Amino acid sequence: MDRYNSTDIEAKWQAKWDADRLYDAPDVDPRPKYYFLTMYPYPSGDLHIGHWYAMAPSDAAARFRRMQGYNVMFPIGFDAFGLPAENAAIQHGIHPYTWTMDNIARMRGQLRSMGAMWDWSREVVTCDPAYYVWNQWFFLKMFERGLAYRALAPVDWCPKDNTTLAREQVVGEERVCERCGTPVVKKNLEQWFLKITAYAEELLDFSGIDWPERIRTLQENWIGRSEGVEFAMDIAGHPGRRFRVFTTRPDTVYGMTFAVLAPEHPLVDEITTAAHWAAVDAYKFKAARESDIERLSTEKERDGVFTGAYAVNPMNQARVPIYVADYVLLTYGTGAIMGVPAHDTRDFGFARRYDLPIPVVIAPPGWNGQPLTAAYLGDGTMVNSGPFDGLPHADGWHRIAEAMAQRGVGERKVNYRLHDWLISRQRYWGTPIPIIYCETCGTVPVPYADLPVALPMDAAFAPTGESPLKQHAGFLHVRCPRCGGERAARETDTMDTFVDSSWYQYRYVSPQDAQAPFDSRRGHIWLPVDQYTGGVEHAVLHLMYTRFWTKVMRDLGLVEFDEPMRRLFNQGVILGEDGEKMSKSRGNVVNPDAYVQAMGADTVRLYLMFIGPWDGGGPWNSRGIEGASRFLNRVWNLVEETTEAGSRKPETVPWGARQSDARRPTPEARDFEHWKHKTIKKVTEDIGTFHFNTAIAALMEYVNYLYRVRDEQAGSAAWTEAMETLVLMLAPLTPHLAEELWERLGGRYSIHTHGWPAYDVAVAAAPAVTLVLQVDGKVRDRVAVASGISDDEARGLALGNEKVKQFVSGRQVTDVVVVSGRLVNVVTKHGG
RNA sequence: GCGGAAGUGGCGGAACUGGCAGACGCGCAGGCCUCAGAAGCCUGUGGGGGAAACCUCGUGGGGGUUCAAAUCCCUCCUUCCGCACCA
Repeated sequence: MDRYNSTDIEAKWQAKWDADRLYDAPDVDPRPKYYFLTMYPYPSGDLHIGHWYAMAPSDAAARFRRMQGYNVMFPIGFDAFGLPAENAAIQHGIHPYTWTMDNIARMRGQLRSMGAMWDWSREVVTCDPAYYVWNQWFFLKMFERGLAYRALAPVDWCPKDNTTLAREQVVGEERVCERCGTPVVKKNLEQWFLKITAYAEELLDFSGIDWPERIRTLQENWIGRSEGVEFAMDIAGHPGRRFRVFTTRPDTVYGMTFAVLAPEHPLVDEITTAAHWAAVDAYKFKAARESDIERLSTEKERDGVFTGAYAVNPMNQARVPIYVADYVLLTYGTGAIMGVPAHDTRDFGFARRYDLPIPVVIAPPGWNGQPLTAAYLGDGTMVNSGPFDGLPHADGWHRIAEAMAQRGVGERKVNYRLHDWLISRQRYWGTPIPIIYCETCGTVPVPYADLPVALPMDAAFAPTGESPLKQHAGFLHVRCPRCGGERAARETDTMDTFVDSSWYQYRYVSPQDAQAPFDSRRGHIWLPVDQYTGGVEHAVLHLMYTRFWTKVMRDLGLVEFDEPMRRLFNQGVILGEDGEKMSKSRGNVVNPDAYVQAMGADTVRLYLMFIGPWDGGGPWNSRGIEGASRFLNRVWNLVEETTEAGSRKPETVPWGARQSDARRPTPEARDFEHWKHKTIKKVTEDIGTFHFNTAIAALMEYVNYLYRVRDEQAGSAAWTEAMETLVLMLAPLTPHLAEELWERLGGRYSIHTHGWPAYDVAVAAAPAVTLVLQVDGKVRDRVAVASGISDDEARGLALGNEKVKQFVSGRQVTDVVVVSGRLVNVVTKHGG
């Protein structure tokens, strides 16, 4: 008998699968299609255990679908643009292209060692001009439709990475760069934006896709829809000048005792009176200098300065002072608010500080006119609100909104927190934005015929805070494609790499296509993605952008669906053995390659899936993986020793003789079949729902059972069938081991083209059940009964049971609850 | 502050729709095998009591609903995650 040698087996089968192109997904095939996608990796140069944790279970699920009869496409590629390549280049003098391509070469090898069923013929590498030309193509399409625009705006700038960032890339309370953790600063810059806000409402609709609640909530919160009213206020002494405010509480408008403009609001300079110039200027200067951390701190007391100007409440013509305060943000709503201290916490604090009146306009239940000690935000009746007095505030909300609309001062409005997607990056290693600035013609898109705008290989990409391409004369200077004039220059910013990943799933359909981002005929076959897997860290980044991109593609007529991925599953994070996040500085990084060498890829795969629920992640345990290894050895030995050429007799097995027959009841053939079917049922259901850990537990139980009955069963036809079934069920999880054992069992190559084993529900159901007998909810006995037992029989059995009688004695039976085929609970009353 | 998720043995975790808590694995203990070790195999393993049969307590704390609660409701505590002056 051979021992299990993972190294030899894995090398052997990986080479054969590759040579046979076993996993290439044919475009034309009678089977139903299944597009299984896992997030493509960034080519950092090293495939770490986190990649394994994301990819190995995905592969198992994809293989499982394939065995179930689907034509599965499971593609792979590389997210090849981005800062690490450029930073490595700056530090080590290697060109980003070389660095990236070397890393990709290394990672291909590591990825192959996993034994996944990737279709390498569809590989996509995003830094290839044949790929990013379509980024530029999409950009031009969006530009034509007004979905890509350039604007001067206060944007987030990372001083370490020397580039602007999208709002989604600024994270945490400290507002740091998502990449490097450096606190960002605000800058006013002309930048390119994609108009994702045009799809805000649609992005809130998740109907028709099966995505985790968590992701939906995160996106909903990020989009931040709020309904309210936007209305205009006149400025006293400035005829015809007005500013608009947004409020979600129009019902409180009669309680307004001041108004506030954001310090950057364009009207501030115009309305500030001479007496207040100095104070306002100083305040604006301070607000501009303060970092976002200070400005947004909740600890900080809200402050502001009076402008000397007054606004007029359109509902009652009351004059209220206009302040400038930095708790009002230019980037949300209109950059101006009405101040209603009685019914808004922030306004309350502000009014307290500046001794502004705090009139109550929504009376809390039982309120008798006493001053408030805090803003009242709950339900109430309207008071001090002119013709609206006495209304419940919810009714007043609508009545005032209508009144404003009738008078032409305001209208209902929906506001979103979501901002347009800033895609300009002042870095080298990315897709050039295909725009030319001409002194005569202005902003001119590069003609489609001139695409791609190729990234020059000889740029000096040291980080200066300016786009490296600006220093590249050959790239920068260009004739205007419209007027032919020479006084024109290219846009030198490159695109955010999240542009690349927004549509890469489409490119896999026809990665070599030179006519279109993807071939529409093949797109009809494969799209959309049926199952997507990846980390939750992309909830409001990639996973929102790609939904946006798909909706744009739909509006461009490229696809006919609204959502890129039907189902999404987020796996958890694998932690170091100390339960902490893996990091080099902590020294708790697990190297998968070492474990692959020592125990085999199949063992690593199995252990990662067994560790716990896939969406939970959890700490790596170097002892735990030995359990997985032990199990695979047990499987190997079981199959090898009991089936080899059909010649082995059970008695020649060393430990068979040692087992005590007395404690082991001879199993019936029926029981043997039952075990097989119930295991298939469990494993089928669990792999289908990504519950790999319990699927593997069921397989372990089955193997334990098979060891128990091997002496009686080995050698029979049923036994051989059980071995085959076991190996088939392992095929998605441990593909090499399964292929090898399949061959040794005499199965036809390849097991991975074999169908998934079927089960019979009736056989899977237990032939005998344990009936639990309770008295007053406490278990007093368990009896084995036939599974079809009637409730009456069960009741009789319980009442006649000795243990039950013993606990019932001296009490009066008041009720007997029967749960069919499971449990009888005899309920008694004390006394008597 | 707002929103979300979660608290089960020494550890990772199981438990269908409310119906035997702790499957499976790790670890640990005892045993077999061995000159010895490794590996492998067998048995045991939530706490307390008991020689044992068995009894009893037990799913973060407290309360409730129910014949029956890890599961449902209320409340409190803790942890993790996200957002955070969003008008």
